[in-house]
Amino acid sequence: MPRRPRANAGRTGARDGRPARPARPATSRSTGSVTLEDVARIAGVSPITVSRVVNRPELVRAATVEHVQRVIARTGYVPNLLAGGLASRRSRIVAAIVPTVTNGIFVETIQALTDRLWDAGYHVVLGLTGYTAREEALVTEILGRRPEALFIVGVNHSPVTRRRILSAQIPVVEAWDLTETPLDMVVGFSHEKVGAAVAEHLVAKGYRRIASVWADDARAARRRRGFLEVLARHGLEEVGVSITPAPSTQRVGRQSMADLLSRGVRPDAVACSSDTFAQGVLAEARARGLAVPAELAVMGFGDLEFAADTVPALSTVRIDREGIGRLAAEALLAHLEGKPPPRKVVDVGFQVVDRATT
Amino acid sequence: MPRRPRANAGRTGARDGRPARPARPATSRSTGSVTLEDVARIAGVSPITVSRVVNRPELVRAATVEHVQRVIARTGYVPNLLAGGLASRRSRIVAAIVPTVTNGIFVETIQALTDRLWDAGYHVVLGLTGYTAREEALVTEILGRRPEALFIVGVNHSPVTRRRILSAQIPVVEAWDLTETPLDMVVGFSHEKVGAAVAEHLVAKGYRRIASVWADDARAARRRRGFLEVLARHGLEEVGVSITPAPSTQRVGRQSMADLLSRGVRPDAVACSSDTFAQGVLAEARARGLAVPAELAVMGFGDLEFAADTVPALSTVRIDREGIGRLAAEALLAHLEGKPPPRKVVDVGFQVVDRATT
DNA sequence: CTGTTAGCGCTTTCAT
DNA sequence: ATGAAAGCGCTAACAG
Repeated sequence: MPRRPRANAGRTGARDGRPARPARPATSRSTGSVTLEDVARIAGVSPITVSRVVNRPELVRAATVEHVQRVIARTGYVPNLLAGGLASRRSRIVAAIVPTVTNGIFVETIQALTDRLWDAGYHVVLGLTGYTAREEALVTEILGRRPEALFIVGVNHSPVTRRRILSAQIPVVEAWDLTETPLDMVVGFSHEKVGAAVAEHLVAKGYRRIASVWADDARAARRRRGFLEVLARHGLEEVGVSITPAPSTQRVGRQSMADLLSRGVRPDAVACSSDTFAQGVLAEARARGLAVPAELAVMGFGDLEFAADTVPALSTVRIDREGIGRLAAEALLAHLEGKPPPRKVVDVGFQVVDRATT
Repeated sequence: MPRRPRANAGRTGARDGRPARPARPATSRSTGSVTLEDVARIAGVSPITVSRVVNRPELVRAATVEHVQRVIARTGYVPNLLAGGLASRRSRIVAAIVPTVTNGIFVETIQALTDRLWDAGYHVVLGLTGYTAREEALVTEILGRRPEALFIVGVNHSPVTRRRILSAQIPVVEAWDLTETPLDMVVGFSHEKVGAAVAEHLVAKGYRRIASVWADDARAARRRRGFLEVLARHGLEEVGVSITPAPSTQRVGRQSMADLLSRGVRPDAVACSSDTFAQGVLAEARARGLAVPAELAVMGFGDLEFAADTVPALSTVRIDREGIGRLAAEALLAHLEGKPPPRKVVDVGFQVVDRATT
């Protein structure tokens, strides 16, 4: 390909000596980073053509596309998505608001969501609330990025948060729970039912002296409610309970169990608000020489990977964590692409996994 | 406070009947979302004053601040960070590029990074490469958001990626590894040394028939190199090895162990590239009735929480995962605030945790 | 298929 | 302490 000695050499339909481009302020001040306009000038086309080559190449003649792309490659041009988003009102951002990533329970969900949305051309901006009251500030900040959609764990939001989210007018998925009053779409499961199922399971197995160990978070509390209701229905009540501030760690779980025992509680089964806690309980049981499940049955929640083969005595509740992320992504994308999503509310359910007998 | 009947009633230093504001195109078209200009008009001040109230209230008279804030609250104004970022060239975004969140090894790092940066007013945009060749595209896309800093796991980047990152001219932390040729700053540890330490440890314990189980990723390969070197120095070689594609799962780890055994390999110790693999190996050992560590020692890597109390026979290598995130955040922030960070390269080291004898 | 014009919503710079 | 003007880098909408 011949060198093009001057910018506008025989392309772009320039009919005569008309100057190639409005010639921007001579010296390139500012960031130093290559702009679309730089590329346009060097390629001898208009800025909008470069824009099209980047975003909608099918609208541009193949030869032009190729030529411009060459210039892009040579200059190392990286489109400024801030500017693009502002102009087009399409940020290509999806916000995801999640309590934490460290307890492992949400990571497959995040990964699935991120992967699926990335494939569709969206970036996920993660907001971590840390189980605290940070949600409100976080939501506001993150909505400032003008995300095109929002994924949020939980269904209990402050009035201010609800209002802010609603006024953003974007598709929303509330996940990991169910509600009668969704902001928009919901992908989750019933925590009351989980709690109830755990209690039913233990009672059906013949346990009667049931204790429990919980983290103090809203969804765990709802599981506990379901749990207690079922116990009551069977004429039982907890023989002991420990509730500690989130987040759950194995250490705290173990300590909780130790506390129960030192208080004289002698359960034949312990239900825990997480697998992490359950592991702590198992550790304490082992330390005390309690056979599991012969002398003490332990149930967790979440079915994290470690809960499987290596801890064969730990029963738990399996959630399709990856599925929640995938379904949420699909619901959001459907909305974004104008197709109304098939269902507003998806109950992904759960599954009690009994490893005490298998 | 008295109602203000008209926009510019006696504030903003208007000296005469000068019209309050250039009156934007009458009807508010577009997004529907409240803009800074809307707030300004309602509050009877100029847009820049609203901007200052939001970003630098100390430059504005207290009464004005209060008044404008009231209007902001009433209208539910959420500043458009895309526009702000474009105008100010300060996106307040930090990009974090990480292989995955699902294997648990990086989550504390991400959490610490995110927490620390959030407190300093930055959002973290997470890019998940998935251990694939997606890094290049990811880096380009994410640099399009004009992050003010970059956190990236690993030190081996393609030339294109290196060039792109460098031309972004922002502070960079490469993490989770060390290198002689950093892009900018480094917070990590030596994988060769980890591998060497694992081998030394096993040899010192008297093991001689050492097998290993690895995921096929670049850093694991470097650990293996260190591992093999030390074995060789002691006149040993692996009695069996399994290398499988990332990501690591317990199932694959277990299968790898089963394969080794069925190939007739009879190790007295197995080194694994991750705790997850190690757990799979433990599960298979248990299934075969092999006492751990009496008949078979197992070493993992990472010291994930599950590796602790509940799996007392699993030795491992502890990394200060949270510390890496925190140190990286601090290094980036120091750079962003103009203070040169104390050190360009931080070796956080590691710690061999022996649970076979404790 | 390509270009022109006019902003997107905010902040900078320089006045006042 | 507050404001006016001029963009940031890009794309929508319309021409041609």
